[in-house]
Amino acid sequence: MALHESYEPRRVEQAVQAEWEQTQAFRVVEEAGREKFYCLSMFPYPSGRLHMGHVRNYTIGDVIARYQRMLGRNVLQPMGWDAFGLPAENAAMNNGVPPAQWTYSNIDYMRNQLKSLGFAIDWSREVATCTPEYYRWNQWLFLRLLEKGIVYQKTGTVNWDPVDQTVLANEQVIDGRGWRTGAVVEKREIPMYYMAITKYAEELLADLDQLDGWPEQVRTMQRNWIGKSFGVRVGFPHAIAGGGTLWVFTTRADTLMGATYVAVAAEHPLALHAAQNNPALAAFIEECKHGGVSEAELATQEKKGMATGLTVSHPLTGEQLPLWVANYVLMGYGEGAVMAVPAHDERDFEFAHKYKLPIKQVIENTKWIAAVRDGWNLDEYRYYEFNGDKWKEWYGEKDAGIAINSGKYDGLPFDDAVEAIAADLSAKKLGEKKVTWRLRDWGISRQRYWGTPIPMIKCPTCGDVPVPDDQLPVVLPEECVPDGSGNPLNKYEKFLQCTCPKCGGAARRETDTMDTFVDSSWYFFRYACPGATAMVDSRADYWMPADQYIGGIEHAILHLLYSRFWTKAMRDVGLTTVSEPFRNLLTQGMVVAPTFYREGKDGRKQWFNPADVAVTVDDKSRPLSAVLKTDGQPVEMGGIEKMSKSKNNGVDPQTLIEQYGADTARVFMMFAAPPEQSLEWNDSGVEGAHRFLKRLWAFAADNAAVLKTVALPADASDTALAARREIHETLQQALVDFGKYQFNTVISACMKMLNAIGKLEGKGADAVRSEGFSILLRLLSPIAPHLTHELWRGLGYGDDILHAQWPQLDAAALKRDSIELVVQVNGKLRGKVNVPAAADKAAIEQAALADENVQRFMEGQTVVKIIVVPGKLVNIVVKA
RNA sequence: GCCCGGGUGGCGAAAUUGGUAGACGCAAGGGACUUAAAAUCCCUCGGUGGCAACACCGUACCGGUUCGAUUCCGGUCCCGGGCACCA
Repeated sequence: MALHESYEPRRVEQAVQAEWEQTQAFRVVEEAGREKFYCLSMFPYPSGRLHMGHVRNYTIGDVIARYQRMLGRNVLQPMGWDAFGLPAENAAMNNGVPPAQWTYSNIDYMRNQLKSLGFAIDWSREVATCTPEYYRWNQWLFLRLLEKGIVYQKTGTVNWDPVDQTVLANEQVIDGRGWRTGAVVEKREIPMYYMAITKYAEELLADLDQLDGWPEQVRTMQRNWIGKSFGVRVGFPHAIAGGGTLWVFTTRADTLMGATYVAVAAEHPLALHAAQNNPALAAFIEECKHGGVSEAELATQEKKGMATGLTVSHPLTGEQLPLWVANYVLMGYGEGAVMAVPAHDERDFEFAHKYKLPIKQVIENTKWIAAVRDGWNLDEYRYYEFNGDKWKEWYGEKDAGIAINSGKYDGLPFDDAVEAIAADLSAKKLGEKKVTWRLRDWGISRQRYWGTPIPMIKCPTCGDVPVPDDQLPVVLPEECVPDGSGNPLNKYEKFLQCTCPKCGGAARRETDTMDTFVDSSWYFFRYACPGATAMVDSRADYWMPADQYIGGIEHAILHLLYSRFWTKAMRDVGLTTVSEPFRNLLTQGMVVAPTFYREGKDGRKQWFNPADVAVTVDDKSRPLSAVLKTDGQPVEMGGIEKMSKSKNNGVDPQTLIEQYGADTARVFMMFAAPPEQSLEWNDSGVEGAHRFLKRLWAFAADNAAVLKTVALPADASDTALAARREIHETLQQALVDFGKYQFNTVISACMKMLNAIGKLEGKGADAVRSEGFSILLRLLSPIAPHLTHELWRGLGYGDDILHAQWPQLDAAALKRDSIELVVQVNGKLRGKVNVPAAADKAAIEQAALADENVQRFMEGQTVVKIIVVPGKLVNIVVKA
């Protein structure tokens, strides 16, 4: 086959993709006994067009899939669509198109984009979560988990927009106000369905230890999120509303003797009771309802509180402690009440300081005790700390001190103090040791249209009744158009009307839909058994767990934790034997680009795309200023940020592919940064990647006649042998890097190889050139599959490069007669020496000491010792 | 606020995990080819000093361990991700 003179990416890529399509090159079936590799990328939300983050994610996945395939494994790489969600409803509000229609047309467009990138995907397994064939199994498992008591109902807090009369997502609350109405958002309690993920907390925590293919940082984040903590449940008896006990949970029972007040959430029954005859308190409780429910917002808001005028009894001393209502205590967490120890908790300290509540120190830092022994005047210093608005971090460290001012507990360290206090509380029936979790049950109800209908029926006589299995799926009507005033299903009689499965009477359907995290918690099971007549079938046993999962670090907690939970729940229903869905995890970094803006008079920023901005630089090419190309007027530089619509700093992958081709796009993305780091967009970097591929093609075209030479002549020149050694040394590194999925240095190795064989001369040069180029093509083929496919066949190396053998290292090529060693004096580089590869320690030392520059730095000093690192360096330690 | 990361030339990065800091590429400067431009090719390229050999400084900042630290330890500053209804 004749090779075209110049590199024409469009022609090559279309031809190669057509061949893959025709031969169904990436279709896979289960083959018992053959080693499988399930390469899974997080599926995209069909937002309209691919963004660079998608291109990066799926290129990484594709390179891994093709690499594993060349190593001989049976590789599954599927793709699908996370198709339910909020953006489709927002689009509907803007353009009046039903979410279903918008979503399906986005999917069609994005599927074509993915195909143009040449990914080795088995499209016969495609899944879209908004199809009844998929979401019916969300409903089916929901019902199984309801039977098992894993799904249950309770109230939860949501953001309520009082103007639009609708529930808002956290994203839709900006500075405590609704994003469309600007109205101050209120917290509202509504009934919701929950999944009891906390029943799996212990297992979710323990199994993290086995996930050694996951990044340590992700495991740490999940551990902290689950947050197992050991503490004490403490009761404070009181005479309010006929008397009772107010319960709190604390991990610092050792500080109980320092509790100076007790605080409850605004919604707590005692708070509501106290407010009955206290209009000021009632107003404060009302005020606490303002603002969003997100933890970030709650944790950063100003700490406010109000005394109820009531008291509770300290469980050990009987002392009356004031009862406060505080906005930082949350009804949904723990008991909705906390004991406050201002001396040893920073937040309590701040609060006590603000409201002039007593502060009583009951822990002394042992370091300070040593200071006292050494004659420091501690009282003076402590006085200063407490009265100077300051709080020292160590006050909160449980291992730092011993109890003081605590009566019989004085002198006890943390563990002993907790034991003793817990025992005394227990004897009084006012407390016991308890394990608690930070992890909360998963609320899955959404008051939204575009999601999986929750399969429940509300019957006026029977209450909430599950939909029987034979009536599944509960199909979501696809013609509704949300208008921002709540869930359109609430007004859609065709959907609402039904009969009660229990009594046969007229009833209404539940209109809440499921959190979209449900959809994404098990799609990888469905890929493994497309068209299964049950939720999953035995084919999934072959493929699961996924050998490699690739996706953004932003999913490190929620999606990955829910998927792990859902997999365990499926296992306990008997659907799988797998306990963990993802064996190895690669968290890819973001794609970032510079931002530019102008600030309007109203403080609103208008963002300009980097393509429309010209940046001037100084003589070191550091950016100085920027102007808009269309009007020549300056714009502000807003720093480097994640590519996004809101900052208008995205680069459209489509333009890139059309201009340079998929191979260039893939090479640039893999070369610019290692997968886990963030990748900064750079147009001239794309040019560089394209230049490399053009050079590669030109080399092939120029040398087509000699690139079939195979045998290395026995009398090959030294330069040819040196080049061959360089190629194999580079290959050695590249093979290691491929195994580590560090593709940027693999590409760098390919560039080095091309450099090495490009300027090769002398006897045997053609043979080395031919061997080197065949290695290079195969190494690069997972990254730039189209061009390497065309060249491999065009040069006659073989038929389909997909079936070529992965390059092997030739140890003989690496042999060296002499090696260069670095010589240091006191750790500083002073010279280099060449020694025979077989030289012993004495010979190396001798050679090193003989170096002229080394001797200069040893003059007048005596040698203390000589450190020889074989093959690396010699360090001579001298002293005056 | 809480949890988890990151910080190396003008820029993206590399460094076999404690052993030559800056591979590979981009940008920039100089040169060749060309009537010219584009494309391509060659050379220089961390800072300071020096004709040079070379020396000193340099991996955010301060300190420590070590013969030797970008790498390990302690602290500080800055940037990013997540915080349960964005996905």
